[in-house]
Amino acid sequence: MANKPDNKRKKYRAPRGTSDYLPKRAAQLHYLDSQAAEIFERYGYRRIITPTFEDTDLFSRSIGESSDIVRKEMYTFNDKAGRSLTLRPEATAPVVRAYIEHKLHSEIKPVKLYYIGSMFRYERPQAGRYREFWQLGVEALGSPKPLIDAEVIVLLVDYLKSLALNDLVLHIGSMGDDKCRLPYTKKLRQELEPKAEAMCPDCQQRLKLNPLRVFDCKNKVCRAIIAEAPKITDNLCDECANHLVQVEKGIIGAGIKYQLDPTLVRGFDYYTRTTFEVRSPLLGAQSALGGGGRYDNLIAEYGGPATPAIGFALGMERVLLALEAEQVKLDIEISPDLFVAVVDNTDRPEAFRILTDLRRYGLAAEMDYMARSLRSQMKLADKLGSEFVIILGPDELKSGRVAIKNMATGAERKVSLDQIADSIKNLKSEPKGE
RNA sequence: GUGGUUGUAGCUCAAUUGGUUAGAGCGCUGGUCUGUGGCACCAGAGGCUGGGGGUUCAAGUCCCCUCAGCCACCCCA
Repeated sequence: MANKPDNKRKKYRAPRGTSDYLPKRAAQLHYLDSQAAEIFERYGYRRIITPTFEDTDLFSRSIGESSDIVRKEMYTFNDKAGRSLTLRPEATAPVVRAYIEHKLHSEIKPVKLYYIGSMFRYERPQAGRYREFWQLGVEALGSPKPLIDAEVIVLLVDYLKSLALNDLVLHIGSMGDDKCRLPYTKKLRQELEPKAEAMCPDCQQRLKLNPLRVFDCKNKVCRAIIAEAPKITDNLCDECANHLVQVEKGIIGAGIKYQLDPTLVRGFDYYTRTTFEVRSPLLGAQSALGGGGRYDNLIAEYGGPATPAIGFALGMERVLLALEAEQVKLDIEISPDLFVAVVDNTDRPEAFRILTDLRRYGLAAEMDYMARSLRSQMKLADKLGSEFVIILGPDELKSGRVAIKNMATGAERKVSLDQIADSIKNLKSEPKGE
């Protein structure tokens, strides 16, 4: 870390895996948010905001010590009092913490919450995977019934469809519960251990740490072996099997297509029963737009009252990538209603007064602050996409009547200065001729 | 964390076997049009070729290191 005696200034860049959301992209993100707010609230979910960082062990306990997120991807730091804190890698644990801390179990159940925020994982970045990324998600706490699973899944799909995304594949699976998962895991391990030597090093590791993950492997040899292995969906206890059937019925009733996926394994240890994931086939390696599942034991494990729950999280950047891949244009450009142009530089203060009145009246209005010629002001108004331009010159200011030009048609009409705002509003409500 | 690949104006890309002041289109600013936009034409601004070191008479071109993006693995949103 030798400091060079340089006279050049260091060029600062956004840290690896992070990015600036310039106005265009920020507007897209905001659109995803406002659209989500509308639909999620229609489904009865209310927004919750939790801190960006939490006690480190909140995450290590919930996500699972064996997961990569806990083992190597957390942004962990000590504060000045020596507390170990971690930038949240996901939001379910914080929401559950808040649920318990504020005794939300005393509210009407299920307690339905949604959140938006940036999450942090120290991973090697690539398209669709960043170190700081935005998630949108919901949690429904309190109901063990399969119909709430269906609601959460339908909500996820409906939201994505509302953005005009079409190329989506919904995968549904089950992780079983305490009764059936452990016996199944044992069975799977027994089945695979004799063949372990033929499998890839990753899978050998998985067999020890978390056997279910072998289903994620992309290695050909492993896949062949795994194809023969028992599937969890064939080894569920009666209750879990029935739960899964009921969830499927709910989804079918909502008219949503899905794929039953016995190999769907989700990364967090806290999942029980229903798991699901929505993928875009257009996206490459990071194809999961959103996913989630049921977590019936997590709240009790944190010392809260036994509370079944289910939720999903959705990656906003991935949604943006999918929209791009499907060539969906988010038409969210903002443009002024009118532009105030001046002929003489000396009239700019007067123009500014009029501009401010118009803005206070509720119109989106702009003027030039670069001392441009009238001609250049017109060009600027055009580029900004302004619907109307009013031109203030010596004549207009003397007579008190200004020209209002419709930029689409080129038509101009004279209006008295104190009626500009009303005139614009009237003109805007006129049907537009093509 | 592993392997691969790329890095030239704001953006998309050029630059003969290493060879003089690194170009184009789009965008930006202004003008032709001195009180009127879109089109056209003209002009201008804008680069220590991601950063550092090395080889060479000479490096955007070759070598090493580093940073960053991308592709895949791992994992996940």
